[in-house]
Amino acid sequence: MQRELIRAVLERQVLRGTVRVAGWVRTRRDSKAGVSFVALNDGSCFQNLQVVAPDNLDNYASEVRRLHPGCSIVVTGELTPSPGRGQDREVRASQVRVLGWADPEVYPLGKQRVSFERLREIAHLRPRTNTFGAVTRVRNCLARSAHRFFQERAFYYIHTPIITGSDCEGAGALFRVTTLGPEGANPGEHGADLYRGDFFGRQTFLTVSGQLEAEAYACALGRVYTFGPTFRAEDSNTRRHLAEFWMIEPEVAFADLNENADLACDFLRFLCNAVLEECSDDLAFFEERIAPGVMDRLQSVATSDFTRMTYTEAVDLLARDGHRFEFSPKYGCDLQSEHERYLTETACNGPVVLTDYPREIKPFYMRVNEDDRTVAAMDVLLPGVGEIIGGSQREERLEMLLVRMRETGVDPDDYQWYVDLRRFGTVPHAGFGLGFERMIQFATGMANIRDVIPFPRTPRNAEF
RNA sequence: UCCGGCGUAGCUCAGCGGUAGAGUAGGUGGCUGUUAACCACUUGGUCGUAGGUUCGAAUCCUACCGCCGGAGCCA
Repeated sequence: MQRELIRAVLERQVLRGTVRVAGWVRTRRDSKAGVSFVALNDGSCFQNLQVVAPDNLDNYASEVRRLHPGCSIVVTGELTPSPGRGQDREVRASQVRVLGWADPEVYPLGKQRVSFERLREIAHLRPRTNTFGAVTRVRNCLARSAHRFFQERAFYYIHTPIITGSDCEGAGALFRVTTLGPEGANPGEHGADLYRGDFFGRQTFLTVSGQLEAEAYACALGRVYTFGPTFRAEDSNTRRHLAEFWMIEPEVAFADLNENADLACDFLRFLCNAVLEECSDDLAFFEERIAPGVMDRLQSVATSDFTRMTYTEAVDLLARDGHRFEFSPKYGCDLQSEHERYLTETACNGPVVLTDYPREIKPFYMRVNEDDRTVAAMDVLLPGVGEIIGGSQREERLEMLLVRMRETGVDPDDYQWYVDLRRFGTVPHAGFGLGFERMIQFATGMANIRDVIPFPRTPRNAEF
C-alpha cells in the first residue's frame, strides 16, 4: 500500500478509507478505555496526525505502550472523524510497525521545552522540533520564491565560483584554500613564490561574493542572479552573522541605481507575500510562540512603500531629531547599528532604502555620482534585522574605475578581467546582495541567525 | 577582537561562605477518548576545568575553556 504524506491526509475532504502514514512520534498518551493516542509528524506540514492505537493490536503491550518521542513508525488504518477536541480527524490503526526506537533515557527531545542554545548542540536532531520544522519549510519557501521571482522576470540563474583568486574585494577577511602543508597557512614574505607550487598555482580563497563574476555575465546576458554560499572569516559573534551563509545577488545591465532599488523593493515584497500565502500554518506558530507581531511586519513590508532617502538626508535627520545616540551621527562615517535601527524602527517605522554614500567609505566598484563626492550605493534596512540588502550601480567608466582602484588601494593588475568589462562594450549596470538567512530571520522572527540555517558555522563552531 | 553576563540532576533553574534543592523529563502504580493530561511514590549531581584564600568554597579571588547578549565588521 502506498504511503501518504500527513499533509495530504490532513487535506483530504472525505474522512474515510484506509491510509498508510510514516513518521516520528511526538507524544503518546494512554487511555484505560483500551487505546493509546500517538501524535505523529512526518515533516510534510506543521500539524501532527493523531493515531489511535487500540489494545487489540498484537504488539500493543510489547511495542505501542513503549513508544516515546522520537520513535519512527509506519501506521496503517482507517481515516475517521475524531470525536475528541483538538483535531477533526484521526487514523484508527490496524497495524503499527516500529522502524526505530528512541530510548527516552538518552533521547534529548521530549515533551519539555528545550532552549535554542541547547538545540544548537544537537543540530542533527533539532529539525524534529516544531520550531525547526517550521523554519525549514519557510526557508524552502523563500528559496523557491526567490528563484520564481527572477525566473518570471527573465533573469538567468548562474553559478559563480566558490573558490576565488580575488583577495581584496573589500568584504572582510577570507578563508584560505590550499593543499600545501602547515607553511601554506602562514606564507610570510615569500607568499607569491610559495603559492606558485600550490594546487592552483596561486593564492586562492573561499568567495565572499559572486558579484564581480556576475557582472561579467550581466554584461553579456543582461539579467542574471546567483544564489549560493558565501564565506567570511571575520571573528564576528553576533546574532546576525555567520562564517558561512547564503546570498542572492542579481545583476542587471542597462540599469541605474533607481531601477536597482525598485528591483530590491519588489523582490522583498514578493518574498513576504509568498511566505504569507504559502506558509500560513508555520507563520501562525511563529506569531503565537516565537515572535508576536511577525505577521504584521511581513504584511507591512508586503504592501507598504519603502521610505527612500540619501545618506546625507539620513545623517541630517539623525542629527536634527535630537535623539541621544552613543555615537553621534557624522557625515563621512559609516552609520552605526543604533542609527540604522533608529531609522527603520523609529523614524520611519518600516523598511528604508538609503542611497548615495560618501565615496571614501565605499569600495572601488561603486559608481561615482555627478557631485563627485558620493557613490551610487544603496542599503535596504528592515526593522528587527537591520541591513538586509547592500548594492550599488557599478562604475562602468574605465577611467573612473581606475581612479577609484587607486584611491582604494586596489591593484588593477589583479582585476584585469574585471577592467576588461569596461574596456569592451561597457554598459551601465547595477545589482545587490540579499543575505538569505537575514531574510529568513525577518520572515520567522527568529532572533538568532544560527537558528535559521541547518548547520551553522561560526567562530569555533563547525560541528556536524 | 573588545565590553558585559552566564556555566549546579537528561532539560529549565533556585541556592551565593557551613558540606545540594525545586519544577520538568525518565521509571513504577492509579485514573482518564486522551491532547502542555492528572494523582502518588521513585531513580538521578566529584555544582565547566585548574589553581588560590579560608577551620570550611557551588558560594570569594585568578587563569583558562565554552555559551549568550551588545559593539566592531558586514549580508
